[in-house]
Amino acid sequence: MRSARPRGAPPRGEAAPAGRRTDNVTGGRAGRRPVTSAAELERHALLIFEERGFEATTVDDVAAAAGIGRRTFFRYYASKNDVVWGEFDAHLETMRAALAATSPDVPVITALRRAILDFNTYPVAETDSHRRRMALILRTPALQAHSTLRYARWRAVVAEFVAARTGRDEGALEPQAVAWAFLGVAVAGYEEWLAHAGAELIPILDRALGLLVDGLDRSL
Amino acid sequence: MRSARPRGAPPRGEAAPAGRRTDNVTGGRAGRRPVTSAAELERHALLIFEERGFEATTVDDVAAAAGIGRRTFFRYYASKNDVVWGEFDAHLETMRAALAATSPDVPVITALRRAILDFNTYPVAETDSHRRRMALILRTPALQAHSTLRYARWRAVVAEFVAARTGRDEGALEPQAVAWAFLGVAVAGYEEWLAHAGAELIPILDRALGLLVDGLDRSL
DNA sequence: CCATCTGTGGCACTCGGTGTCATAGATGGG
DNA sequence: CCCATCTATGACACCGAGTGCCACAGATGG
Repeated sequence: MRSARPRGAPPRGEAAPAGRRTDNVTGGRAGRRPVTSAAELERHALLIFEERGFEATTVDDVAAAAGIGRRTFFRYYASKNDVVWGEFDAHLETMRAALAATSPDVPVITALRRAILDFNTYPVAETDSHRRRMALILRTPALQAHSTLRYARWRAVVAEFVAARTGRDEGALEPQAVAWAFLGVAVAGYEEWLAHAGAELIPILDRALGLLVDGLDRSL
Repeated sequence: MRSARPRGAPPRGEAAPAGRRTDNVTGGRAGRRPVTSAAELERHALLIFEERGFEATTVDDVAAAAGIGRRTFFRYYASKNDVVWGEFDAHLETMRAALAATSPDVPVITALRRAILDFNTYPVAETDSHRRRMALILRTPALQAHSTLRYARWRAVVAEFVAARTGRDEGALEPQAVAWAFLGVAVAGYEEWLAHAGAELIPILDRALGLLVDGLDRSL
């Protein structure tokens, strides 16, 4: 089932109140105010994606549900794929900062292990939505593929830290290999989490990271 | 610069000789003979991709260069992305078989290390083309993304072996984590290889795999 | 009232990918 | 030699993601 509405049909917003001269919503900035927000758009999108499936949902559908035009959708998100990633980039900056602020006394591997667990620690209230979001990403081929590009930024953060701490170039084999390896076991941890209904993410992730830290040979 | 030719314009083949009744090219099978081959198509495609860039090349361009119709292109390859992977799947089956045939005396990690090095050992005559192919894959965002789906099959082979050897389920955390980790360091190895002009792949890969095998802590 | 600024969305276009169908070209058999 | 049959080709029409362009909406301060 596809959107019946043709490309340029009339969308309809929730008719937000828009009295003249400042609803003091604007920060004093000139220009028309955005009709929606990235977060609001994401909310609508995730609902439809879960309901109909990612592939079966068109950008038209999402835009219509959010009451905006298709063209406008692409001003909030560069692609349909990008909608599902939420605050990832901002969140990643937090991890970068945390790593940078780590005491040099803490071993590299330990620091990474902690940082990664922190990065993946969400308020309990968000557990369910986090789980649903990750299920979408990890089980939709198009999103799996796209995720590589997001993961690359994550790996860059890890590699940067390893490079700084071991006096190597960020592009060198060791930092990159470590970043790849940590990414890998973390994703494997996520898959394990998703495969088991009531499971807790953090212990699983810790176990996955432990496989690396303790050495694969000793873990098998 | 894009292909100027509209969707359905006339392509032109090399006018292959086609005498009636068997050029004994056919294996006795009925039906029209294919006008080209996947390998031939790949050859044309890689040339254009390297010349103009992957993104800037349209499927029309490739089809035209190969003297076939656009529609026919998609009968040889399911997508533009798939063209660059050559014999990957067949090659992967070789690795699966090699792993399956490994003596139980060889430790899991050692067996994997050997299998992965074998998998990535190419005849010297192909070194250059292999390098160019991998550069294309690892440096083109669209192909980076798509590669995830190929790597998934690779990981499945590794995980299957680990699972069989350690008596675990293939989907369990350990086999999946090991597969992910090995994939990661291997890709890091490839990136290192590509970053250094005259470098040899196998020693670099071996070094990358060694980081995992010896334990990351001891390697930093 | 107006100049200015930002956001919106309609439109047309490109390109990857797919379903359908007529046709080309090979086969073996009568 | 013609024909039934089989496979491959390619034209065509269509869908959906993504983009450039541009007129217009709606907020601002002067």
